[in-house]
Amino acid sequence: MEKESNFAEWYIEAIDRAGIVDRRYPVKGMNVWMPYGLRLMRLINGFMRDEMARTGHEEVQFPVLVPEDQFQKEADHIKGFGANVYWVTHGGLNPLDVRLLLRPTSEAAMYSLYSLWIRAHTDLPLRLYQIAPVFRYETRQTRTFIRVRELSFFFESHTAHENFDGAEEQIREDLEIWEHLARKYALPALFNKRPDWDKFAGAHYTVGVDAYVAAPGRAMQVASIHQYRDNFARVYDVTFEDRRGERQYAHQTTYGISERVLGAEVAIHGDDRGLILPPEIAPIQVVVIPILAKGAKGRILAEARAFEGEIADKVRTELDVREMRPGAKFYEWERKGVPLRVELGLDEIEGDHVTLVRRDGTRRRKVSRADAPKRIQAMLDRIQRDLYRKAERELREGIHTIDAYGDAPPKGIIRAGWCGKESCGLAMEDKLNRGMLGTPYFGEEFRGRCLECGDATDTVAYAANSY
RNA sequence: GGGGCCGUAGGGUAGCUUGGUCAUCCUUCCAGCUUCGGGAGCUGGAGACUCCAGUUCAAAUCUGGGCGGCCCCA
Repeated sequence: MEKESNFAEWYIEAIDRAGIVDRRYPVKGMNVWMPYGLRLMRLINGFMRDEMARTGHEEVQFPVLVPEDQFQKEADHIKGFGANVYWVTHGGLNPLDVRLLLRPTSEAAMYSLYSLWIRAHTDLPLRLYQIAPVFRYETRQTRTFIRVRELSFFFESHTAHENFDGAEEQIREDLEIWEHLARKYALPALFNKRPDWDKFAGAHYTVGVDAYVAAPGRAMQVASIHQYRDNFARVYDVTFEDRRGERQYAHQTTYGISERVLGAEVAIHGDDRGLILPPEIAPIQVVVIPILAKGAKGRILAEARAFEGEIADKVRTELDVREMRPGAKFYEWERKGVPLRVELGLDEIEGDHVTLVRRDGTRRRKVSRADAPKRIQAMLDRIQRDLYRKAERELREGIHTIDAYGDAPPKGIIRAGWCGKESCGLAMEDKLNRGMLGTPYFGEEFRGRCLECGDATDTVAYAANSY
């Protein structure tokens, strides 16, 4: 299993061997979440819920089915999603008068209710989110977690504000939320304002949150944020009475994240032995493996149980008492990405210590039995930080600033001047053989020339192949 | 949208060109014994030719179609 030489195959194999999803479900692009994978996603989603709670959003749950007439209201939106929706055309044997579709995203489902819920400026801002499945009939090749037909865990936050600035403020908060999540997920990323030709269907503008997968040298969008202005409010009639008693359209934003995050975890942190999970999202943070020896089985087991019991209230643990040789267990837990392993056998008992092994390293270290619980927590914190830093370094080193096409390396993210003209941007995409990620949302100091036309510009653009 | 390729056990595969004995090997799974500091061993057992039709004495193998999957180009 070699990540560097054959990334695509490695990725699939790493997922299969970790037991996250079963890909054999007989519908293309739809996977079955197995217990370990579900625990992982619940931890990942838990941090989104924490962030939503911290920032005062509330959770809701809308139906999966959307009536066709609701969906048809926003022209650009249909253009973007029309070819990718699953239709429900019959109720039993009878054709439906109004066809229903499985939501590919929930604007159409939610905004008809938003127009009822929002009456006056006192109802704003309205900030709701849900984590629920959405369906997209993808015609391109599907890829587990990255491009699927059923997104099992689609986080989507939909906010409504009194005016454009209110929505802008929301977007800044969304990006700050990502910074928090990024620490938990160990997924540093760039915030790129997408070029107009690549924005979300119906949006005023889109910000992509782009992580970087070093092995294939490709970007991976792990979150998207959209400024709708009043585009959707006008078609779904989301209006309110302002302070002066005048009717106004609400300004809206959305924030979307999915199990792609898990795809990024696998792709970015994994190695030839399998997954490496950041401790924050690891269903099992510490696995305790007793090394049984003839004649001392009972004693070793009792000791391992006692030790696990001591740390179990502080970290998520698993005591592996199965009838397997230790080596086989090591490999298995490594495949599953468990960040820290404790080995406990006769050696440890006699020396009054335990042996700790980090998943993201190879060194074994002996730690005194008394200090071990505290040391374990410190090591988990350390692993979390180290994984973030490693990904951050890979991202930084993956960016190549160039001022001539000839300088573009075969892999990685390109950073270059862009005058902002669409014709130049498209030409750059073509000649770089990369998609435009866009321009940094918060801007960057830059003085240079447009890579295509040579005009002086103070704007940089990023381009990369992406997932 | 256009073109190409492929469906053999839970996973990975050989066999297919040139039809012919009990469909190969690895892994996995089950039972027992045994072993336990990096994928142990022994014995026994379980498990597959994508579906339909055709050609033929005989089809995993040839032909056609369905279904499913993969890749490349636009």
